[in-house]
Amino acid sequence: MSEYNPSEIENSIQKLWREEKRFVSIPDDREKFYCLSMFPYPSGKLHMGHVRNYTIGDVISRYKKMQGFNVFQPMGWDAFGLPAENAAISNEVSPSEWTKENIEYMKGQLNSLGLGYDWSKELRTCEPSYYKWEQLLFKKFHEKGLVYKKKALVNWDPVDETVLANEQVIDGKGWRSGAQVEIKEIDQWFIKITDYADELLESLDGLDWPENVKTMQRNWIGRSEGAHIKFKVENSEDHLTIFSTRPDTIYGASFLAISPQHEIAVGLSKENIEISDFLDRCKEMKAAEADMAKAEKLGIPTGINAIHPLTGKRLPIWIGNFVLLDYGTGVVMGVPAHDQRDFEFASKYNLQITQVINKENNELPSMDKGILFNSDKYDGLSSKDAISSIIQDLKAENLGEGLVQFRLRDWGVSRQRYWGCPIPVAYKNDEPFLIDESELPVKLPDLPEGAGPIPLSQNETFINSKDGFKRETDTFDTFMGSSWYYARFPSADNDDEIFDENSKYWLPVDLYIGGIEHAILHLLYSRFFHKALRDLGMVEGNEPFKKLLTQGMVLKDGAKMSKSKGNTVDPQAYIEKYGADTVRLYMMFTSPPEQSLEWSESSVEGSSRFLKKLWNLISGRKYKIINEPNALSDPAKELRRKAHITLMKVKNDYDNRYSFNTVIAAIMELFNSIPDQCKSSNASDEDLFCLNETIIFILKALFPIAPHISEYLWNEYAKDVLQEDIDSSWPKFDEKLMEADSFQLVVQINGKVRGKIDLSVNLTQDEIESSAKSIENIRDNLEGKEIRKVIYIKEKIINFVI
RNA sequence: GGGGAUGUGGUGGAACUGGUAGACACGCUUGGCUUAGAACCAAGUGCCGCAAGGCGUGGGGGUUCGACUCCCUCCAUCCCUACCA
Repeated sequence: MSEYNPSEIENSIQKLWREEKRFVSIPDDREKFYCLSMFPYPSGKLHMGHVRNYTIGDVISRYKKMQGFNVFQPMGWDAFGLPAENAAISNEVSPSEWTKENIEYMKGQLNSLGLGYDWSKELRTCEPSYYKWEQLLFKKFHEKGLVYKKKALVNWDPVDETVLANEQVIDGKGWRSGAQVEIKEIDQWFIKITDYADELLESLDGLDWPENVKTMQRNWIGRSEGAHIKFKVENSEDHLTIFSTRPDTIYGASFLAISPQHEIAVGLSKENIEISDFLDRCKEMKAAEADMAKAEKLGIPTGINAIHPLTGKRLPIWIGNFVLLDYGTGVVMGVPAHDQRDFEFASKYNLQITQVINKENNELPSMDKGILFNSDKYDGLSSKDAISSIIQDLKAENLGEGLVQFRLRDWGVSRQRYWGCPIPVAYKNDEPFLIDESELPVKLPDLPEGAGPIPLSQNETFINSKDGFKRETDTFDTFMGSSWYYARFPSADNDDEIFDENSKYWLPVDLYIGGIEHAILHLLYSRFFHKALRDLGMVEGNEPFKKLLTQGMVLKDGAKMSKSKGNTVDPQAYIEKYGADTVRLYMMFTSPPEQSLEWSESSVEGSSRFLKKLWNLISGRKYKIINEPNALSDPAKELRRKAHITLMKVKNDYDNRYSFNTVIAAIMELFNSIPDQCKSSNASDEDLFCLNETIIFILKALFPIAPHISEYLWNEYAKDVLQEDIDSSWPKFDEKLMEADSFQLVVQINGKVRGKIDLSVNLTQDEIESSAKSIENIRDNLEGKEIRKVIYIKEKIINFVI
């Protein structure tokens, strides 16, 4: 017997997989299983979160293959993004060089972990062979009316004269220049995700996703029913339209508040210096989003009044820094008695507070619905009835209507960055034209040798296109690249078609695995893309990801591992020291996939220890063919029982729970329970038969998690005898073998454990009851007491209630 | 402010459908092996108590013969999001 040498076995097994092209998947008659893990951003090297994510995906893929599925598990790179530009500046390499080097290194790491990817379908979002299709999709979305241009706000660094991403704004200042960031309004491209708001919400119901993720998406989409209500502006023909979810509180309205960006506010600022100052202050605050939570609600009166549509009373119109222009109508009716924010605002500026709901309640503000008062002819109605009759009455006067409002907003996809996919548009006389399909891709120009990444807007040769056209210089949000890659993977090696027969065969993704932090944006964008692609006739089905598994974070000392906290652990050192199998086993053993995982050095040691023990038992042994014996010794029989019970439990945990930690615990327990007489060199054939079976079960059950050692030992031990590869099948358990002759009965008095007794399974309930009563401690406790009730749970518990 | 989660030994966690709380592992203690250490092997290890026994799943309350599990309430921690009318 040799010593367990992980790097040697792992190299030889990985070589075998490469030579066999083990993980190249092609359509066939088996049921398909498309297992996708969220592709990484090539930041340099893998972090522990990647290791965890990809191990989970690989475990499930390998298990599914053993269950007879045709499995497809691809991998690629979310390769555009800001870090490449930053690295380019500090390391003086081009973003493209930097990205490519990182990909090569990280790919090596993924392979050293033994992850079974079909590299023949690898894709990189930064390559023209990928993004030309992205540009085509944008064009098709445009033809469908899903794309438009409008002005939107960006963070502007006045010193560096550049647009900043949100994460580049620190405390309202540019991260590099330290200058106060300004808000600038520029033209940007938007995608009408809101066209699909209803469907994105409704089709969540049928998805096999974690409830918490579905809830988060529902809340993000934020459907709310309410009404538009028109308020006449005093001494004017104009109206202001507000949106409210509580028309029943309209008699409590004591002011209107408009957004600082509302046209009336902007108009007034031109003549009124105070208002103009106020708007400037609001702009400064917009930059420092993090502070906004604590920010005070501020307002300034416009001096204009509105007329209440039902009472005819005059209400002052204020400008409020808390009113958003792009939600609802940019105008709010202030009902201080029944809205927290309005209450604070009214208290601060001494505006009237009129209660109109639930007379007997005197704690304000109160958001509860209830019975109206102070509301004229609607007095006594419930909120629900009042809402419908008020809307009805307003509608009759053409002063309002009920409608549904979504919180979800359209998706701004323009980024003023170099390292991204160029937006395929050119302008003539400021008129945008989508680039013709035959001219795609619009390639991202290379940077001059040694130059930093300059935005396309400063690249004259790129801008000036033929026939006097000027190119769009913005690039796409990187979420664009990651929103449809799942559909491209099966066709990644096809340069002529975006989605070919392979995509049709493999889609939808059967299981998608990734971090919970993507629960909203990425998943929502992908779901939107799938629906839009469906409506373009390019994919089938309504949803891209049938099932979703969200993994928890990897923590160190109770906090998320991150570069900024300086508590990262480099997986590479552990792969080299202990081997991939140990790292994988540790990752899967330490906590279930959905929970956070606390990294602990010493526990890694424990995983390695188990693999060594496994090696020491099996290495050098050979499977011996023995006919199923008629009779077994008690220890061998017990081992066999345990082996079959374990196999059933393990299968259930793999299939229904993804709780690999309990899979491993059960395997360890089975391993620890192998009696010495079965392991000894002079074991009988009967004992060896049970040992054989147990080893087969353990290797098969462990293979998805620690594939190298399992396959290596399998090949030594059983492959030639059984004529079978380890990953080609899954053993069957026999429920008959799980039956036991006796069981342990727990005896309780009033629900407290007072004794235990081993009993034969063949006893009647009366016999069980009297056996229980015969236990000394039970007899003493029951002495002279009246038993009021006996509860018996079969082969588990008997409880005497006295 | 809104939303989502979590809380069990010294530690990571188990208990899947309301039925023996602490499986499995780490750590620790003791012993063996060793010149010594590492590794390995054996035994022990929730807390209090010499013991009998009592207590124990964030706190308090409730339902139940029986609660980590269900209900109410409070507290703490983490994540996401940012004034959504």
